[in-house]
Amino acid sequence: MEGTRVHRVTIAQVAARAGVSTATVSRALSGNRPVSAEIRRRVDAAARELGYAGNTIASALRRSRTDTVGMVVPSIRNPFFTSLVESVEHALHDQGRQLFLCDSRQDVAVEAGHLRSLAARQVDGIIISPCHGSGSTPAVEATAAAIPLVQLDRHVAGTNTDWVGVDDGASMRLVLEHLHAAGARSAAFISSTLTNSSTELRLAGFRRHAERLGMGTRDDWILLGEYSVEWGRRAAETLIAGSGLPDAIVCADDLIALGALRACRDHGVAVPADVQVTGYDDIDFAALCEPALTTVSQPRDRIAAEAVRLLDAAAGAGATAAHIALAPSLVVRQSTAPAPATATAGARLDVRVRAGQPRSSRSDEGAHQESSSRP
Amino acid sequence: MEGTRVHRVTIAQVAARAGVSTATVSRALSGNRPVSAEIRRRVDAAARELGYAGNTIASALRRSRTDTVGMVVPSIRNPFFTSLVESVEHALHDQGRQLFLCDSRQDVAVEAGHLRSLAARQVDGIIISPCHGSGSTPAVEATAAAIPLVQLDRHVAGTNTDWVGVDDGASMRLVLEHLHAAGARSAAFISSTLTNSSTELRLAGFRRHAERLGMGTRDDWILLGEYSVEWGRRAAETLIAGSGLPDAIVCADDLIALGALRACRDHGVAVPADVQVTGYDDIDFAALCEPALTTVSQPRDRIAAEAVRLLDAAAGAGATAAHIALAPSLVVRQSTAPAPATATAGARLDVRVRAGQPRSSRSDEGAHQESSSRP
DNA sequence: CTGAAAGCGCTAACAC
DNA sequence: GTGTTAGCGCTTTCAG
Repeated sequence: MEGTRVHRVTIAQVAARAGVSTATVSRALSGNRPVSAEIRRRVDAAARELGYAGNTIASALRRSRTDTVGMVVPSIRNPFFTSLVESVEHALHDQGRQLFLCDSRQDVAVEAGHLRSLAARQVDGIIISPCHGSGSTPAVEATAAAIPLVQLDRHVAGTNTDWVGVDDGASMRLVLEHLHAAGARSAAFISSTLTNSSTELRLAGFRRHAERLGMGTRDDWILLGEYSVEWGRRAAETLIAGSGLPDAIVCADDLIALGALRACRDHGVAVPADVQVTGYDDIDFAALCEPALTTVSQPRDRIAAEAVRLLDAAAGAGATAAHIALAPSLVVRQSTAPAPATATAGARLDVRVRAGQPRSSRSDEGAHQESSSRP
Repeated sequence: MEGTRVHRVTIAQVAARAGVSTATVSRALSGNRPVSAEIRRRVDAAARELGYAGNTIASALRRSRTDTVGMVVPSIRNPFFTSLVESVEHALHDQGRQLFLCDSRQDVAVEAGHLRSLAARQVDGIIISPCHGSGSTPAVEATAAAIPLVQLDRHVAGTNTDWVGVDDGASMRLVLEHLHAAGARSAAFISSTLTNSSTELRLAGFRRHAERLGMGTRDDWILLGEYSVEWGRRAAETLIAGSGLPDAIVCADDLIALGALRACRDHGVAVPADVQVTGYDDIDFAALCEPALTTVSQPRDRIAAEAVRLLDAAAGAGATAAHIALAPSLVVRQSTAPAPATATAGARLDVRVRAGQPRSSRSDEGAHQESSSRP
């Protein structure tokens, strides 16, 4: 309609029209301080008539607060991070804040650039899933010194920032106990190279619980590549081509597991009859593939909510950081044999197993252990 | 390390340290105006020593330019929009701009709120895939009057803003000609209810080309619900339960197609032997499902690039808007029978068919028709 | 090439 | 409750 782009209307024009001062307009519109009903009416009317839209930039400069949060993820397109982004966006929206989304593309330099930009933009906080366990450290550390920052899912070595994620050790316990109950006595593990914390913790958990349950593993059954379908396929093919197949293939994320399922199908290996397969993350397609994937589900909305909460809590932070490890749960589908006890649970229905209370003093044996040093 | 959050360092402190004026510091750091080498050195050193980080907010207020763009999508989690977001983020990153990501959650009111916020934040432009063909009109229209705005993929009725997407008519031509060549003589269509432009155009294209090719359709073979796996499954079950199955099921997006594939598998209907199935969007999982899905691929990076380009072009816009319909291509996989000509193309390799030049005067018969009224 | 100074639009003291 | 005023940190005329 309006062909020409009109100059933005300012608070001063509204003030003039309403016959009050700019301060009064600010107060009336923001609702921060009391204003007489009569004046509020006049200001509202004037604002509406002029099509006043406000200028958050000016407001932000004055208040030194932008009501924005930056989020940096290794790959927007990885369905797990997509879900996390969605959850964070929703949590922020509920608070009237907006989200700067940054994709670091698994590149430490890109990531560092994003962190710098976000800091310069005066975001109120940053939520990051760092792309590398050590390479990301300098940038994360420098940024955290200036701005509230919480790490999500993964965290870098040598920093002391807030973190929220899932208890990877407990996840591995759920997975391996389930496989063991389903009859598996040996297992392989396909993951990414150990460039970040959760990848390391998942492998450590796999090793410990496999040993504890007496499930056999072999060095050449630990395959480390990257979080992708293609790697999962290649790694599983390596297993299939090797000497002897394990009873189960435990994958460090669902993409890898999907690749493994494909390799099995392509090579006539029956899942779960010949080999059981598990994933991690419970992405949407885990329920859709054939066979549907048994996988670890992370409480994404809670992770996001905690992260957002920590951002604000961090304002008055001391030296200690909060580490919040939430309880994972296991979603049992058709890629694993059902345990005897749950065998009657119905054909296509997902069976959900939740991590219980801590069973030992090892920090990652029990789930939902929140070692928060701050309220 | 640094336990306390230090007050941000300003240009004035850098100026003091370097022994120059703030104006000079600004010029040296931004590189906008020439500065003597000696002074540049001193300023750079001072900035580095103090850890100067800049304040984009202050800069933005002064320059009335934020180097940010807002993007609003109906659902972040829909893999097609996720891809679009990724492409846009990358395109913006190349320009040194950052992205506000907003999820309208298919809700016109939420969407309108996002548009208002973005406008108040003084974003340089907005890229939106409106959630409703008519319900979104007022907000889109009002926003476009104040800020460069381009619609992506879908567009609302009654506005005159820039738009970039794919030629839906051409897509349907590719799909139906392929199915026809593969022997299909009748087809059903599963889509979302007609609440937006591209949904309407896909149905119109389906109808026209089916008729042109002499492929049979029936009223109860046109099933309209929503873009989801679940709807695709239910709709396909309705078809299977009905009297007589069509030779092909054409789906308006890949999620629907995945649901349809599942329904077929669950009911013992062989794909593509009993019925051929096609999708739309070429999401990642289209290549992974069983059978892999023949689908329409949209040039997402180009769509994003054009959108970003239009945002800037729009600055000097007149009354007319650009409508850019890019050429889709068809990715042929295992959910359709190969056409005789391409039957030798190899087992698992995807075959790609690109929309050619316009073949008739109908605007959507030929693809890659760019009716841009602006350079 | 450099400095002084105005001011982007808004909010928070501070008066009244 | 309301007005006056200073100033957030930066960029940009305008002089020199």
